[in-house]
Amino acid sequence: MFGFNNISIDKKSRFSFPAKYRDAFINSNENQIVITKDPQYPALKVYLGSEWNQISTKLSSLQGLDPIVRNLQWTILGNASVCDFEPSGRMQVLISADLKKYAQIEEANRICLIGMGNKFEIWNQENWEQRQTGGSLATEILDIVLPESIKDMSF
Amino acid sequence: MFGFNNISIDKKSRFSFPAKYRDAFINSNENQIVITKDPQYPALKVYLGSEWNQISTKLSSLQGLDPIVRNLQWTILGNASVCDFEPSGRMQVLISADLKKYAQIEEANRICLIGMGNKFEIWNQENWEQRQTGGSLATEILDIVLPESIKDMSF
DNA sequence: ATAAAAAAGTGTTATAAAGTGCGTTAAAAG
DNA sequence: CTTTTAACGCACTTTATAACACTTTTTTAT
Repeated sequence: MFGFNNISIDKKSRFSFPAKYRDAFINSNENQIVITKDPQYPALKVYLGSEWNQISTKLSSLQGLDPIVRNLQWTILGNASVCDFEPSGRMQVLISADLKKYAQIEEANRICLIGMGNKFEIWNQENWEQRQTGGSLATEILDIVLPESIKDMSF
Repeated sequence: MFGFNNISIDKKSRFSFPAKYRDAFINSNENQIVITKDPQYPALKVYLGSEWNQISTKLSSLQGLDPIVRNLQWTILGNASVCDFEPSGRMQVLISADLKKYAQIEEANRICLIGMGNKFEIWNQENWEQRQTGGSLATEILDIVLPESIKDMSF
């Protein structure tokens, strides 16, 4: 599941996955989608249910006394929104007002949905373009020094 | 699969691979083609499905907290377009509007398809000629310092 | 506490745009 | 001259999106 998609988001804050991903969803037997905050950028991460189970299990088992770990737990686990998902249907997903705000897509009627293999990212179009052309974003967090416990994790 | 080809691209943004490559496609049992952005030049990379699986698996497993790695993941994975492909048929492939724009072939009705062995490149004709005669291109990215993790990868 | 009103969420349909398949013609190769 | 390949055009199919209607939940006022 790869590639860039500029898609619409309706008045009720729903978007549909492009039809080209349907077979992949059906084959991997997904019936849940999880949306949460990206810990570094003003963007959202979209996980398949199975992938989310692994990541969330691992992340929640880590020692929360490390402040960076604790922050990641808050950001990723504490903002996750689990949606029922029908691969054979319209593949529609609702984005909460909080998450829209975080990704700066409150007003937008289009978003960028970027397929990164086993997950997707959702970006505000201007932010995405600026990021791709080497610009930096006001809210991005670059100076994280990762504790050993999460160096082998990828979110 | 080598060599230079100047081929047409139709109104619906499709091109066909030259017939001389048919046997090679059939022999390597390919039924997918992946097109994505070249990370350095305003050009496109065209991978065979099997080759793409290796590259994408490896690239997505790298630690995305390194900004150069993250950018490569965005560029290569986040812009990949996977196309079903029938070597015994017309060997036609669609290029998305985004990729056409990146390679500066939005208006063109001909493109340059260059066979590089196990992959192809797609160029705007003027860019290709300028590059071959030693000229530089406005948008090319020359100053990347690669992190260790990707020094052994070739895209 | 209850009823009314507003907001949020879900589902359906219609239509324009995008993508696909295939036959025909033109050009090139043998 | 015959065969193969490339390019074009057209018809059909699928997809994306906006508009609308309905249901559920939340808020407000009495």
